[in-house]
Amino acid sequence: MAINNIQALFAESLNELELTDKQKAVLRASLTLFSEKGFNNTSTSDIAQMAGVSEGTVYKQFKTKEGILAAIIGPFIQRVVPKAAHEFTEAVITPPYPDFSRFLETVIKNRMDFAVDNMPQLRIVLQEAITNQEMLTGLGHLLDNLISGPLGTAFRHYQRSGELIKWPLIRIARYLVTTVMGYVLPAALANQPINTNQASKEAAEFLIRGLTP
Amino acid sequence: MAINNIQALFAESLNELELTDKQKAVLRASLTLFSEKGFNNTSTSDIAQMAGVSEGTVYKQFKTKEGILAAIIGPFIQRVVPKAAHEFTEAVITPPYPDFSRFLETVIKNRMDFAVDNMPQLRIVLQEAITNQEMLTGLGHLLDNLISGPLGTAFRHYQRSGELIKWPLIRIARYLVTTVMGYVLPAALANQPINTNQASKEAAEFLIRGLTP
Amino acid sequence: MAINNIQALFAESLNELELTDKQKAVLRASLTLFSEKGFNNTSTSDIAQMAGVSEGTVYKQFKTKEGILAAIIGPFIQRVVPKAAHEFTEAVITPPYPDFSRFLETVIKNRMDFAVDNMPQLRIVLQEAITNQEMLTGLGHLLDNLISGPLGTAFRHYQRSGELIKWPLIRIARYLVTTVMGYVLPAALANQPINTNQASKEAAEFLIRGLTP
Amino acid sequence: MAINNIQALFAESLNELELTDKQKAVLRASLTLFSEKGFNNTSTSDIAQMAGVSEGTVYKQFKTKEGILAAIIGPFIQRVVPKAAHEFTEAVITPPYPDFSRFLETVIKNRMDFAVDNMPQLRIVLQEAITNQEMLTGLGHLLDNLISGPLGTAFRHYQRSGELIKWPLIRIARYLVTTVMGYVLPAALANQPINTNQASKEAAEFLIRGLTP
DNA sequence: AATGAATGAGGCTTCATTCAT
DNA sequence: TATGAATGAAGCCTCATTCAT
Repeated sequence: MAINNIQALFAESLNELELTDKQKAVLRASLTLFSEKGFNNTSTSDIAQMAGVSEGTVYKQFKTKEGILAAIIGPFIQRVVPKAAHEFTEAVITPPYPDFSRFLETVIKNRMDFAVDNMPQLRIVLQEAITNQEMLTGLGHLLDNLISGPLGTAFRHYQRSGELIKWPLIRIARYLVTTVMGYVLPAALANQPINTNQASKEAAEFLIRGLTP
Repeated sequence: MAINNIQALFAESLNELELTDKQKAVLRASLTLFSEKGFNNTSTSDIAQMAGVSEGTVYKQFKTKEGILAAIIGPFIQRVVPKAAHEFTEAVITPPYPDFSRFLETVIKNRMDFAVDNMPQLRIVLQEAITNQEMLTGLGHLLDNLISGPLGTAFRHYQRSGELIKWPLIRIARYLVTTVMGYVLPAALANQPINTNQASKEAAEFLIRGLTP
Repeated sequence: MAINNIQALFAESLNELELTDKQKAVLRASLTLFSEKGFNNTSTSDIAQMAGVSEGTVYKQFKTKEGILAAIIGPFIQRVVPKAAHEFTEAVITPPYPDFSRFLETVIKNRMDFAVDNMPQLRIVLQEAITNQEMLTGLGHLLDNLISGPLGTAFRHYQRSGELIKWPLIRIARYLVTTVMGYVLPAALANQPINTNQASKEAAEFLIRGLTP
Repeated sequence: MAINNIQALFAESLNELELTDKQKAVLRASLTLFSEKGFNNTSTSDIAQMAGVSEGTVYKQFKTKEGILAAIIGPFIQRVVPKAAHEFTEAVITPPYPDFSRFLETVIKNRMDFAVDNMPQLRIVLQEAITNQEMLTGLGHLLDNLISGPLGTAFRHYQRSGELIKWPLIRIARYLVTTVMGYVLPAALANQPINTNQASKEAAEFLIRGLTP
């Protein structure tokens, strides 16, 4: 089964960093607090307190407060997303999907579940993307990666079979991402749950209409 | 001619507050700085410096730093958006649009221009919406207002004429907003210009496909 | 009368910096504490307390702790010493000194008085010179300035008149400085007074013997 | 052969303390770091890192950071200098020196070599002497020891033979120390080498002139 | 109304030191 | 003996806010 939870992947990277339990607690607390109050509104003393740790411990592994942010977001941007893309490819592309409609629905469901499973990280990335140019650039590359990777292959496949309109892939991807975000972001911001089953069906229905020749 | 620029509306509210030139300069500087660096990363000393004003002056009219934020965002949320909605109604609904397609394209162009004209405010609202629940709630009401207002009337009109699919209005509005945001947000975040003429045509084309029965 | 007290010159530079009374108090307290306990062993809270000022005030004018050090030492290195050299030139060179012996004695007395009047600064410079390469370089230039300036002129004059041995000026200056330091440094380190009248006579007597052809 | 290197003597005292190799490494690293960056600017973590040792090990033998300083400087002040004085006596006084001039030159060369061989310790002592009263007192006693010891005997010998001026020994010693320091200190501070052969000749030449009746 | 010096709480970070393993 | 994670006090510095002029 595909790993579809950034916390799971995250845990791996933490083990690679050889973090102690307390240092993991620091990351956990930071994830929660950054997500809820924002990076700037979270003090290192807040983190230490929630992690049940001294403030010195916060700095033993992560040399600066930004270092903690990087340890949370880095895997998300650099490793998890590509890896997730890989998993998503296997799970989604490999089986012989009967048609574009089922393909789309599956992809959307997959990404919505991913988003729902990693809302804290999503919220942090959203916050930082607004003022952090570096992160913004990273996000920009994600779309490119999607298109130049297996998703692009699938899109071209369905274009040839006449099931997908012959617009530039970047435009198609934009509507796909955009529509998914239209369901995910409000939930992420309001910290509310989504029924990804229904949401993905709705989104797919709309996209099929808009993207079928 | 319809006012389609928040700065213009903004100027009115400033006059109503009887702000001196220096105090207006404070708001202008705050708008720029909050938008570029974020509220938390902007110090009142930064503001005073960019406004060419003493630090004391910053606090003469706006009792706290958050007061400045409110003076910038308040009009955006409480007055400008509804008013803009009103303007938009007049400009868009009143004339007899030949069909849903032209209507949609006009609406989208109108809102995109609005967004482009007010990117700084948009960026600020985006930032704050993530951690500020109050603002989030305000944003949530906007969609309701759109639907219960003249836009809802128009939607129902085109549904009756068979040009618009008979989904719940909230769902239709979601796709409309979402698709427009798909063009506006990346530009807002990266501080890049958009060709709203082309973008609105593209977006309308897609939405028409997706929303026509 | 020549200004022979760095605090006096210092006061000038402070006025030029338009320091408030409290900020001057910060410098005064820093001078005392740096001199007594060393730069590293003095905390900004120590300074604030001794100056009767909040810690924020310490940073209003001097952006960093090192900035305070620079404000104390800068004038010493950059302005006071050259200026003192000038004063010393006027006071010492201009009058027709009967012989090298009286000249030397006067120069030595002058510099010893200067050192005694500015022991705190001297102590600070000594401390910093050990680990601060920049300061060391500055000190190195002082000797050059002495020789290339009026003191060198005087030395050459007495060499021509046959009263001063024809060693390279740098070597002569070395012994002069060294011998004066031999009286001044122990006093500076131990914070003890010197009788500059007797000390300068003794030092001159020894130097005359060593430097007369 | 006389031991003229504090590191050699130092090694002895370390052996007496029954230090392990790692603990010796701690002392070696501390010597280097204290000398280069100063005691206050060296952290125990710096020491551990340079010594290739854990932070805990730093504290196994030397209970505090000051304990390390004491272990470095103590021998210098309490044991090494007197012992060096003894060595110096044997090496210098015992042979029948033809005259005061050769005697002086030899003494000076000897002490300059000693200083050059132990510059790190010298730098540390200089630093600490400024703020550490105890160390200052210790240094003060050194001059007394020189005079009351074999150097005083030699001085009195040459005074009786009419080769050395009949000033108080303390005054003569002052000029001797001072002149040597005039060569050694600049080199120590700038971390530059000296040609002790030439320097001692120059210094002796000057002192002979100044101290011969 | 405007100034800007002053405040002091609080933020990030370092570091000497301890202790369980 | 050696380790290194953990501590927490203290250091430097920032900043929103106040107030006398």
